Amino acid sequence: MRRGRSAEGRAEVRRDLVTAAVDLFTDKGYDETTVDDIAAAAGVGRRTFFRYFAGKEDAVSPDHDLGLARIAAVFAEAHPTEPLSSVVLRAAETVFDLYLTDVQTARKRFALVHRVPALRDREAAMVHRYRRLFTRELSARLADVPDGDLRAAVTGAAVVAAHNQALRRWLADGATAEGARECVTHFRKVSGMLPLDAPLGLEDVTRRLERAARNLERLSS
Amino acid sequence: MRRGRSAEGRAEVRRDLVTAAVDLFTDKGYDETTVDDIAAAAGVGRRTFFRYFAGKEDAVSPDHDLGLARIAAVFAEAHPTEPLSSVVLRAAETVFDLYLTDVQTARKRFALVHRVPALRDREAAMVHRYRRLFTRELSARLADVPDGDLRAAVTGAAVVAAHNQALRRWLADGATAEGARECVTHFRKVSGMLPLDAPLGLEDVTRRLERAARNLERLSS
DNA sequence: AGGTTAACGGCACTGCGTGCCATCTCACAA
DNA sequence: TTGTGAGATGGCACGCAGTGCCGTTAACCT
Repeated sequence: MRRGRSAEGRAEVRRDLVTAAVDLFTDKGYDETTVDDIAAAAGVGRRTFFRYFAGKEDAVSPDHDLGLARIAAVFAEAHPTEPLSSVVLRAAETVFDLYLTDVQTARKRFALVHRVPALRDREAAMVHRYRRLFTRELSARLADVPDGDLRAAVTGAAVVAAHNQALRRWLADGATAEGARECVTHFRKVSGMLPLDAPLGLEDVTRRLERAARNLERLSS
Repeated sequence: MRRGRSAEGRAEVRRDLVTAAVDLFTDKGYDETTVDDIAAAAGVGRRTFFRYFAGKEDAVSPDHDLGLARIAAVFAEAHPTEPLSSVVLRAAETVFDLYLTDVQTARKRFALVHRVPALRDREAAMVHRYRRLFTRELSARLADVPDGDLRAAVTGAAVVAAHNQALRRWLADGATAEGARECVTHFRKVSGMLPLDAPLGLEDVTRRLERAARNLERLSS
């Protein structure tokens, strides 16, 4: 074979497969494109395709694992005294960069995902994972707040929904480079809609302060 | 054949297929169960299975179309002057009955859906449809409110998330009959977390009143 | 009784996803 | 330089999902 164990070779094959899949799906349709077509267009065997992607649907939007990792990193490295709404906003905004850079690719993927039912469902499953990650991290940090699990679920869903809505609006408005800043600004308006610190009693505040102090102590040890 | 065009016969076959699928999935596993097994256990041919369900995953939880129809009906029949938060709550609560009645079935489905990845993704796609329906209905009713689309997206996601969180909590707490009332009560707490009427200026209020008057006039004609 | 309609079952076909194995290339060591 | 092990590949074959097609059968209608 022409490639050994080179990591650059793997990334190159992966990119070729993604572009071939997106082009073929856009050109002749999703159902009319077989995995053999994608592999042949990328110059590899059919068996190799399934070594890079778990299924035909995964050839589009292969960056979701990176987005999930970034969110988890923001939560893991956040200072214990930083307000939750700030952490949540920062975590969600790290995902924007995955879309706002390759504008052409983002537009093609968006059109594909929202035309093909199989890709729509796949995207929904991915959004579900984002929501679950947010909810889990928030739930752990709202353990001693009344209805913490409910607030975590609502906040996670709200943040993910606002993120997708801002992205959708940006794409519908032409996906310009200067629109990217306004996209993030628009998304940040969600911070006023989150049920995080609004109706807390005095004892809740003291509990949260004590918890923050414990976290701070644990972190500095 | 033993069944003609009888509607009762169709519903009976459908129930047999669902119970056979759930039992087989629970017993020998999802991947280890073929559609042939389900059809044979229900006493019908393999081809007939695909006349009742679009795929193997749809044999579990076949009531989602009914839930979507109920939500759409609540929105369609709501009085134009009813507050949006009230309509949203009522719409979501109509879906609870789909789960709170058959407790045993709900428990089995829950365990299955959250164990099998394919069924999890299918459920996520269904939740996505619920969220889209809520968001669409809300977006049309928040057209003349600042950031109406964002509020609609956040509210739809929050309501669906709270619904699922309440249902999950109820199932985790044993899924008792008396717990059903508390499940709905718990869900209703989401009404205080929705960005619907909170920060509205005077001109927004007058706009909404004018819109309600227009809707009322259109409805009475 | 004869015709119509709708559901069913069987058959064959395409394509996805996977296990298995032989082959090739690169890296590293003797 | 040559051998060796590990990673990557491609081909082959298999099971199964989903679909189109068609003959058959049972219920309904006139």
